Amino acid sequence: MEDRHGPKGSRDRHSLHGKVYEKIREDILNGKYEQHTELKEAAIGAELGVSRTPVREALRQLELEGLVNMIPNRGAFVNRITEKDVQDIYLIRSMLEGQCARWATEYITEAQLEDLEETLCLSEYHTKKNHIDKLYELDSLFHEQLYAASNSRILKHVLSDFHDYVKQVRRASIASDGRSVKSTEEHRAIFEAIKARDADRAEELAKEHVRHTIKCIREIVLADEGTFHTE
Amino acid sequence: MEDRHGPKGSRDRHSLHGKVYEKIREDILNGKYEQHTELKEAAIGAELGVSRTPVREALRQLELEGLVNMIPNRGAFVNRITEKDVQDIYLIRSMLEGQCARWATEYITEAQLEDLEETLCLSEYHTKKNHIDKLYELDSLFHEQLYAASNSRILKHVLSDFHDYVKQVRRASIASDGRSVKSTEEHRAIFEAIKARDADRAEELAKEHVRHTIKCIREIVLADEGTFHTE
DNA sequence: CGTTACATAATTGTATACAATAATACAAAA
DNA sequence: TTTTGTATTATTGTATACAATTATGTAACG
Repeated sequence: MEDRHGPKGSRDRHSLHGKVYEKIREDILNGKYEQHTELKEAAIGAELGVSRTPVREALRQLELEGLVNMIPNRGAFVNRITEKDVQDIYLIRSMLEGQCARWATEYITEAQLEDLEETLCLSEYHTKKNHIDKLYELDSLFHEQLYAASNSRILKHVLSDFHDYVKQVRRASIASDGRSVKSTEEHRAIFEAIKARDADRAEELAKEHVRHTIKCIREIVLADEGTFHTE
Repeated sequence: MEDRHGPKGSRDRHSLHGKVYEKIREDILNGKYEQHTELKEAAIGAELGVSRTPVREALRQLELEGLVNMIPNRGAFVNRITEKDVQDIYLIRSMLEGQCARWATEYITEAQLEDLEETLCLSEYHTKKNHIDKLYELDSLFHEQLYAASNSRILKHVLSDFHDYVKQVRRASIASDGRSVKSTEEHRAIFEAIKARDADRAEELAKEHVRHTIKCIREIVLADEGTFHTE
């Protein structure tokens, strides 16, 4: 229920195929599968109480977006988002989120501005209360709202997917000390720039926002490596 | 057979589902369908001599990439690439192709360099001969080879799709007077920068290359509007 | 002991069957 | 004529059945 604002969030949750797709996708993105885990149609169908047909449709979609590798007559295998993927995504996002903010400045409607401000207001409230889960949700929502405001289905499509793909890292980032405060402040600044119709500033702030997140993540990863991996 | 270098070019052409996917995708991207054309599973299956099952799998994939709109219990409808989509894609590409060239400079192997040079050599030959179809193929190949050299499956995925989505415009661009010569020269320049391991220059040249294509397309569109549309 | 051959089982690929939903046609009523 | 209710048809959603391919186990053979 957490991701009701995600890109595929409002997708046909009502069809069996949709449920299977969501389930497997979330499980992959949440790291519940090891890399190259085989996804057997019958097993998944049995677990979720559906036949192979909707499972196959879901697997085909996951294959298209690269989260699953399907080898003809052999099977479907999990293809997780790697560390390098995350790095690549963030670097690409630093460019695309900038462009998104620029376009949003041009196209955003009054209604969308108010929706954004409401999200922001809530974010500021939950930042004070340090409600991490809520903040993660609101961070997702803020960015999704920006994507929608860009008025570019192409950009929105790419950024929404990327946003999903790095969800684990985003969670860690928001939970890390002090980042949520900074992040919310940056969101506020981006919003103000867009509201003031300052496209250059909005773009630069959005890019900076992603860069700061990258920096935050780098530190987390380094700390983690020191803690766990000793190879 | 034209697109054997495309992103989905080497995909499971052998499975029925794969053939259906390729067929419908190409038909949509080549403009053979009107916007919002309904794609009935039974009809497509009958036409291609397959059952509804592989057709549905194909439609689900097309839905995921946004080329088809599926309304629950209603049907599947064509969602073409619009003029705005093309503009958005080119602007995004001008950033991403730059980054791609940068990464390629870092990661490209000697073998890949040689493959690129061979493509370039062929391009230069067919430019002299003015073989438009061949040049289109080689342009696709050159860019695909760059995507592969970037060593980023994330970037490659996005750029390959975008490259497909604007294929009609790319065709027109290459066919337009003088553009193929310029384009091949720009490819050569990008290649030389990468070979010289000059990432800054490679990035700038790749960005410029896309920007020049944009300019070329703008002129074509303007000419077209003057010729046909009088609204 | 390792290797190959073959039978068996497991799994995917595709087709068909059935169920659920939506579109259509047509008749009855206002 | 317009509207509404209903039967019919068409279409999608899902399950199942069958075919094709691949994995597995085992016995014969070197």
